[in-house]
Amino acid sequence: MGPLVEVAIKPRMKPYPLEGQMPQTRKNQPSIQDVAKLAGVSLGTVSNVLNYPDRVLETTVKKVHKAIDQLGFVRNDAARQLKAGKSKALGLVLLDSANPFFAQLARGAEDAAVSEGYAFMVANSAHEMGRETNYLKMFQEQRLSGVLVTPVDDMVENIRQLRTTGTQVVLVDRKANASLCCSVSVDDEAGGKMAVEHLLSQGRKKIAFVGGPLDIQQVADRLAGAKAAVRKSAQKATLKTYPAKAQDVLSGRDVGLAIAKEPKSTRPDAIFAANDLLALGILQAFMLKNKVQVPSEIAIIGYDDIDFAEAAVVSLSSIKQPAKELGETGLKLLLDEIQNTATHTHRQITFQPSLVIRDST
Amino acid sequence: MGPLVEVAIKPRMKPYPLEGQMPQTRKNQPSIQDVAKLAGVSLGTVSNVLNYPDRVLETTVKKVHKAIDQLGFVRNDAARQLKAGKSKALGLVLLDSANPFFAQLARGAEDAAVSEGYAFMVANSAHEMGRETNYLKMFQEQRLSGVLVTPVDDMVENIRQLRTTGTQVVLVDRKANASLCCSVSVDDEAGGKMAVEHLLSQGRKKIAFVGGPLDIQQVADRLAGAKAAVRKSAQKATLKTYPAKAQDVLSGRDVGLAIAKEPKSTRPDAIFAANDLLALGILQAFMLKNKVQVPSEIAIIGYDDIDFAEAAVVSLSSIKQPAKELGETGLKLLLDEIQNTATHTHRQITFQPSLVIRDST
DNA sequence: CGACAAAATTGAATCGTTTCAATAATCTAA
DNA sequence: TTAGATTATTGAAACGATTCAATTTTGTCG
Repeated sequence: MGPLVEVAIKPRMKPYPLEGQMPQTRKNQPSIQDVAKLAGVSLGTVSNVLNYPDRVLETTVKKVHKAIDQLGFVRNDAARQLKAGKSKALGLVLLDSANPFFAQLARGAEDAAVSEGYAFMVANSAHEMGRETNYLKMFQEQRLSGVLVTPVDDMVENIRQLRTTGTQVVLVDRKANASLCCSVSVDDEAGGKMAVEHLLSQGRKKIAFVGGPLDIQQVADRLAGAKAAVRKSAQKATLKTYPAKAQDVLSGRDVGLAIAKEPKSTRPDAIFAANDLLALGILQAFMLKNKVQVPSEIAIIGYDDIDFAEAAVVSLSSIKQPAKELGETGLKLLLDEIQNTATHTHRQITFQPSLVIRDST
Repeated sequence: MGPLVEVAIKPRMKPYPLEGQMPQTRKNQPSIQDVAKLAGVSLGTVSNVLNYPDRVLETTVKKVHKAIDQLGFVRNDAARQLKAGKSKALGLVLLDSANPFFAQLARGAEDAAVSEGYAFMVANSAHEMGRETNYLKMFQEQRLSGVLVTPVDDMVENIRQLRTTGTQVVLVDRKANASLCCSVSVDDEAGGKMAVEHLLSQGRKKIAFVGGPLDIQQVADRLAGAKAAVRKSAQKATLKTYPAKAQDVLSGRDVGLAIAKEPKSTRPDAIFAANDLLALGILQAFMLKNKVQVPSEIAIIGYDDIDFAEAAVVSLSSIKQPAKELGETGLKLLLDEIQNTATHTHRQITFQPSLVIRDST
């Protein structure tokens, strides 16, 4: 007898886990092939039934659909995309999904995308560059046809990068360089000016600007507009900036509490908040123990005119931005760039904001 | 000379458009093959660098990365998914993305998903079954590992369908049948009871329930709770239902205007609104010309305790739901089902709501 | 009925990854 | 120095759809 050879199955030390990770991966999911076999046609015909049914005989269509139902076949989008090289989907990266202004904007874009037959996905950068980059990369790996971005940073590099795979980009709520890409924005400087001019016209002198980090472009622009208004005014008005940690109700409340504590003689008599969330937070702080009367002691104006501004303790004056239109228009520009890439030229559309006066001023 | 054969290129009447639609489809995008060639290694090695770098020699890793940068290679997720059979992504279908309660819920789920290394996509059914179905189908075609759903309908059929491709489902903000799937919800009946008991304890007798279509489960449950509270009360209290067109501020305003018009003798002295948006709308209507005093003439309590409830004209009492936790917990259940499919058993987690008393009651 | 055109169907080739058995290169210890 | 173990690399096969040139079937008209 020959030598006894022991054959042992040597296990890999580190198995390739990508498939292993997903335990119950149904490897027996029906494919177009299975449908074809069951229906007694070729796989090309099944594909045609799915994509170009009018090229296939009525009776064949029926046979195929019957087989599809019987097997519970669901088209695998990955395979389809792989062949197509692109996915018929669009994306949106939002600065802050918890802010109703952005939620409205998203809704406008989504409706437009869906009505054009595109899938639409929303991601939230939460003002963090890292998250923005990650989501854009993810969208690019998925070869989305295009993305709308309310950018955290200047996007120059991101846009170049996205273009390499043919993923088009449109900036929303931020004006782009004409040569760079399309954009839809609102004139924030005009809005800021409008807000402060309104406060000045009410006879206020000591204006406070409450705004998140100044490296947020929108905040900087609104501040610039505010400064311009003060500078231009005949009266001897002053502008003081109160930085807020973030652009939300909580941060507004903090700033509001701080302002309420200041001696009446030195504290501002009017506040321009960089957005309505901050303004509502300030309002809450002022109301907390009825410390500060609005608008008699201090007037407040916000920005965005979200639905809740009207229902506030003291209904909130605000600078209205056309949120839904921003999203809708951005999406239209994006589609033009995708569908007519050859003839497309970049456009920068700027909406004008408008003043909404309520009880807080 | 032979016969002159005229060869004409006969154009297809209807070209296969899937690729044609996308004009500039960069067919010359670098693939893993190109990277391999440039780096002077095999394509398997490039794949390993991308997925299992510690199996590859340090120097090789560097060579490959250099080639990747040089070519601007971006991994094609469609191909990867096709091979893997599943995508490492999770989805969420929301009832109403414009409602801050759902926005919070989404944020909780998103954060949890991202921290576990999953991509996350949000879709908005806007209470429409058609949209819900479409998005679920899209998610299924993309072979997402799992989806969270705040369902429009009963989902029984949808869940069965999603399971066929191994896409797991967890219901959020709606209790599931124990045998059906996991769910995370809030006890809406308890919440409704809590709200009305509070109103009764303030001596109110003529309670109104304002709520969207009754086929919304949450609305129905809250109403049931309200009815129970009235029935149980010793006092002679009544409950009248005012249907609202939708669950938003605008619909609330409509109902509010209608109620304000009723003669004081017969109109309700307290309102329980099925959510805060409705309550805020009602409040707006009452304030419009100072027609109705809140709470002296009519008390109002809402549901959800969104951030804006506190900053309302009259700060709004509400039934607080743990929105973020709902999303977070739902996602954890989903992940357990995905990762431990074998040992997993469906669980129904129910949170208890809590009463937040403010000025409106 | 026959000849030709139009319509319907076929199936091999392709997209860009990951996997894994096979092979090559390197290290270890006597 | 070398057998044997370990580590690194290779590249064909597979995933499941779409495309399109080629083939078959059906329809039209003299």
